[in-house]
Amino acid sequence: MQSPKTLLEGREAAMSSRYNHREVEPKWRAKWDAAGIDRALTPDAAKGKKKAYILEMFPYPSGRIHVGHSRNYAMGDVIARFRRANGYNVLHPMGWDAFGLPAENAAMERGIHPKGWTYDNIAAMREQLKLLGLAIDWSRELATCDVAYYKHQQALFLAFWRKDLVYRKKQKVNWDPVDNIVLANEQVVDGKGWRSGAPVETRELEQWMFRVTAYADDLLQAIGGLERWPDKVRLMQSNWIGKSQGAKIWWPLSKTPDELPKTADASGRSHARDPIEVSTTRPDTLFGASFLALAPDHPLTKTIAQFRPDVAAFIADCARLGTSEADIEKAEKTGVDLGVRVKHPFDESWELPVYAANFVLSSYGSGAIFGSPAGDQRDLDFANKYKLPFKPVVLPPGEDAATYAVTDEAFTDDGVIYNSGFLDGLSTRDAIVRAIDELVKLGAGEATTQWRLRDWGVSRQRYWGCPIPAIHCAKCGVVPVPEKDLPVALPDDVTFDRDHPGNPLDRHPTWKHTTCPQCNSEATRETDTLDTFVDSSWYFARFTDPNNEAQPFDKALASYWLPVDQYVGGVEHAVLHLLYARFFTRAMRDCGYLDLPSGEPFKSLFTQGMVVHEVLRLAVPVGNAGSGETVVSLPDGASIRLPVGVLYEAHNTHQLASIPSGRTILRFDSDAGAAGTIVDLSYLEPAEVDRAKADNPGGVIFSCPIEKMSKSKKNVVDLDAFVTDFGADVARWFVLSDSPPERDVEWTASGVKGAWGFVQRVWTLVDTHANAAAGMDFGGGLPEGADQGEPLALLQLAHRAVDSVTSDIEHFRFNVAVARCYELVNAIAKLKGDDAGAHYARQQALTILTQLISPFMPHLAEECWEHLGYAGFVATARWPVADPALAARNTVTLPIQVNGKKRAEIGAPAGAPEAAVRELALQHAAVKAFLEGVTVRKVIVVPDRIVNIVAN
RNA sequence: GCGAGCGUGGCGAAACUGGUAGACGCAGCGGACUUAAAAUCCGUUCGCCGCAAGGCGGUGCGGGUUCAAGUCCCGCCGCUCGCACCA
Repeated sequence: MQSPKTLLEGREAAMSSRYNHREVEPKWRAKWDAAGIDRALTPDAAKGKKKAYILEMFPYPSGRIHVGHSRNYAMGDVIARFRRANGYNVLHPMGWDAFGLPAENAAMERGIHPKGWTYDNIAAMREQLKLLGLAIDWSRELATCDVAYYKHQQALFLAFWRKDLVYRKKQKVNWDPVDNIVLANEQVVDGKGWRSGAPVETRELEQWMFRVTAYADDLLQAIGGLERWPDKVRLMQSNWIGKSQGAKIWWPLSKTPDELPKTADASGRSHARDPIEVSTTRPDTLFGASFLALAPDHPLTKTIAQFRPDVAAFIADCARLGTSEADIEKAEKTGVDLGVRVKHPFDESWELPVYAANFVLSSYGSGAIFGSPAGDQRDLDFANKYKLPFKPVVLPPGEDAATYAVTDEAFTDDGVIYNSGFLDGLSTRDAIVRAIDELVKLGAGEATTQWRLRDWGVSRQRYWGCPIPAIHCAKCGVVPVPEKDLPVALPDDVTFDRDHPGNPLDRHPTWKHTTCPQCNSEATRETDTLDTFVDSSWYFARFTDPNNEAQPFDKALASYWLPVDQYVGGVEHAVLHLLYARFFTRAMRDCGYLDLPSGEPFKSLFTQGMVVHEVLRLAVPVGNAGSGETVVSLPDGASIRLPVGVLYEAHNTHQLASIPSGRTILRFDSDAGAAGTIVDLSYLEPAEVDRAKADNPGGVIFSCPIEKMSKSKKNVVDLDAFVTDFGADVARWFVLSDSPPERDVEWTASGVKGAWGFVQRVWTLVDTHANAAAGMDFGGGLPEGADQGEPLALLQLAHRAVDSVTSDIEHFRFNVAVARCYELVNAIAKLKGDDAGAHYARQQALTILTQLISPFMPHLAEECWEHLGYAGFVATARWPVADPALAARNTVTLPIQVNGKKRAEIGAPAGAPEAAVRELALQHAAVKAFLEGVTVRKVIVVPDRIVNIVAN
C-alpha cells in the first residue's frame, strides 16, 4: 500500500514537467564541485592546452551581493566557460578587495570592529556568490586584508623602495579640525567635513609616494600595443598621462613688496631676487600675456601671506575648497594681487602684475602660470573679473585681424599669430618653436617635456589598510623594516569612537613603539597604511599562486598565467586602477618578480555597464498639503499642482539634487511646469509604497528609473531571495540579455518574466522531445527526411546559430547571442511532425541549443544535457562547430534601389556574378516603372548586398 | 571647469568594414483553446496618407560628404563616467 506522501509525490512527478530550479541548481553545483571541474590545471598537467586567465575586478565586501553585482561575474563566467569548452586551461579566480573606508565607517557608526565586519561580509557574500554557479576556482580565494596577503605586499613595497620607486614628499590633504582626521575627497561636502560639518582645512603631511612617473613614457607608449582594450580607455589613459611639449619661462622681478625677506628660504630661493618660474604649453601666446598667477600654496604666495593678512585669508579660502581638482576648477575664479610686478621676457619695459589665483594647481608644473586671456577660458574669466587688459594674439582661420576681438569666449585652437612682434604671421606650431628658441637665446627659459601624470601618493592615515613597513628612528631617520621581521601586522585591539578621533594606529598604546633595526635604539613604526589601490594593483598576480607563503608568487607560475587574457570590470576604473596596475606590473618585473617583458597585466579589457533599477522616493511638502492635490511652490513665485498618490516619472535623477541637511530640492520636468520647492524626501522600498501613500496624504511618490543599485537608495534586489524565487540562471540570463554589455541595463520585472519564461520554454521543449523520442538512436547520422524541407531548415538555422553565437561571445555581444538563442528556440518549437527526420532535427537542434546556452545558464543546460541522453557534463563538452554545408546560405535577397530608395527585391544565388545581378535588377518590373523616362547613369552592384541604380 | 563616452519604435534593443533601419525580447492589440482564469499557441504592431497596390516621412537637433549615412565630417542639445584619499 502506498503512503499518502508517495502518492502525492508520484502525482506531482506525473503531471508537472515544470523545471524546478530549486532542486536542479544546487544538484549540479554539488556535482561540479565534486568533480573539481572549475580548478585550473597546473602548467604541467595542461601540456598541449592553451591557457586562458579570465578575471573580473574583485569586489569590495560591502555587505551583501545584489543582482546588480552579478552582471560583472556573469560576463566573465560566460567567457571562462566558453574558453573551457574550447579546450583551454582556464584560470578563473575570485577574491576580496577587503581593506577600505566603509569598514571604518561601520566601526564608527555601529561600534563593530572593521575586521569582524569585513570577514562577516566576506562569508555572507561568498555564499551568495556561490549561488550563481560561477565556474570559479575557489581554492584560490584571497582577501587583501589577510596577513597572508599583505605581508607579501609589504615585501613588494620594500623591493620597490630598494629600486628607488618609493620616496617621501610633502603633500596636501583635507584636514578635519574637529575630528582630527584626514578626509577623503568624497568626505568633503561643500567645503565641510561630512560628519563634523567643520570647514575643511588643508594641511601638508609628509607622505609616501610611488614613483609612477619613472615609467611615464613607457606607460604612454605601451598603450599603442593594448589592441584589445577599448579605444575610449586607451584615450583616457593617454590624456591622463598627458605628455606635452612646452617651456619653462623665468620672469624677472621688477617690483616686490618691501616686507619680502631678502634672504634665501629653505630651498635656497630668494623671493625678493629670483625670477618666477612659470610652466606653459603655449609659449606662442606670450605676447598676449596679461598677468602671472601663482597657486595659493606657491612658496611666494605663502611668504607674502606672512605679512599680508588679505593674502593669508585668501589662502585659507582656497583651502576650504579642498583638494579635489574638480571642485577647484568648478569654483569661481578668484585671486589676489600680491603686489609683485615682473618684466616680460621679450620686452623689458612691459610690466605685468602677479596674482595668487585659486585655479592654479601647485601640483602641476611649477605651480605658476602666465595668463593669456584671449587663448584660455580660465585666464579670460580671471582677466575680466579683475579688469586686467589683454589683447588677442591668435587669429582664428577666416577672421579679419582688424575686426576680430575676444570678449567672453577665448579661442583655444590653432591659428595665425599676430600682435606679437617677431612671432607675427607664424602658425601656432611654428610660433611655439620660435618662441622657445628666443627664450633660450635670452636665457629666459627652456624647452621642457611636461607630464600631467603625477607620482602616486600611497599614504593613508587610517587603520584598516596594509601597514607601511617603515620605522622612524631619531638617529637613522626613516628605515625599512627588515624582510625577516615581516609581516608588520595590524593590531586587533583598537577602538573607534568620537571621543578618540584620529588614526587608531597612531594612538594605540604600544603598537608603534619598537626599536631601530639599524642602531637598536627606541624608534616608532610608520602609522600610515597603504592606499587600497595598492592592494588591487597586484592581486591578479597573486591569484596565480595564492597560497605561497615564502614569496608573493612563484615567478614561473605568474609568468605562465600572466597577462590576464580577459579582464572585466566597470569603466569607473578606466584610469586609476588600470594605470596603477600597469605601473605595479612593470615595477614587479623590474624587481625580478616577474618574467613579463611588456609589463602589461591585462591583454584584453572589457568595461561593462551597470545594472540600474528604479528608485522610489516619497516627497512630502514641508508646507501645506491639500486633500486631492499637492501644491508645490516654486522659487520664482509660481506654483504647480500635482495629484496625490500618483507615481511620477522624473526623467533623470539630477532632477533630485541632494543637499546635505537631508532635505532635497525637488525639481520637476520642464513639461510639468518647471522647478521646485523644498520637501522632505525619503527613499522607499517597493513594499513600502502602499503604506507610504496611506501615511502621507499630501505626499507624492516618484519613480526615478535610473540609479545604480545601492542600499541607501533602497533599490537593491537581493540575490538570495531572487535565486530562491527564480533561480540563478534567470538572473544570469536577464543581466546579459537586454542591453549591450558595455551599456547599463535596467532591472525590470518584465525582463525577469521574459528570462523566466525562456527557461521554462527551453525545458518544456527538451522534456517533450526527450519523452517523445525515448529510446531512439540518433547516432546514425542524417536519416531520411532530415535532408529536406522543415527539418533541414531547422538544422541549417541551428548550425548558423552556432557560428553566430560563437562569434557573438568572442566579441562580447552577449545580448545578440541571446537573441540568436531565442530564434533557435522559436524555430525548434515551430517544427511539427513526429517522423524520424523531425526527431533527428529536433535532437540536433536541442543539443546545439543546450550547448549554446550553457555558458549563460549552466544549471539548466546541464539538466537538459542529461535529459537529452548525454553522459558527462555539458560544461566540459567540446564546444559545437557548425557544419559549413549546413551553415552556408545559397540564396540571398538583394534590395534594388533607384536613386538610393528601395524599390524592389530580387532573390539571387549567393555569389552571383555582377553582370547577371545587374540584368536581373534592370529587368524587374517594379524597377522598370521607376526608370521610365529617365536615363540610367550608373548601376552599383555590391555583391550579395545591394543594387543601386542611379538615373535621371 | 577639464578629459572620455553615449543618444535608434510605447520600452530594452539589432543593423560586423557606409549598403533593405527596427532582428530578438518586453508591453500592447486581435484570435484559438478553456465553464472561467492562468499557462500555452497563432496573428499583428515606427508614424502619416490610401479600400488596396503602393506612396511619403523617420535613428536627439542643425548643416555637410557620398550612388548610398544610424554608421563618416562640422556645429549644437541632453545624459553618463573619471578628475589622483570611495572602491
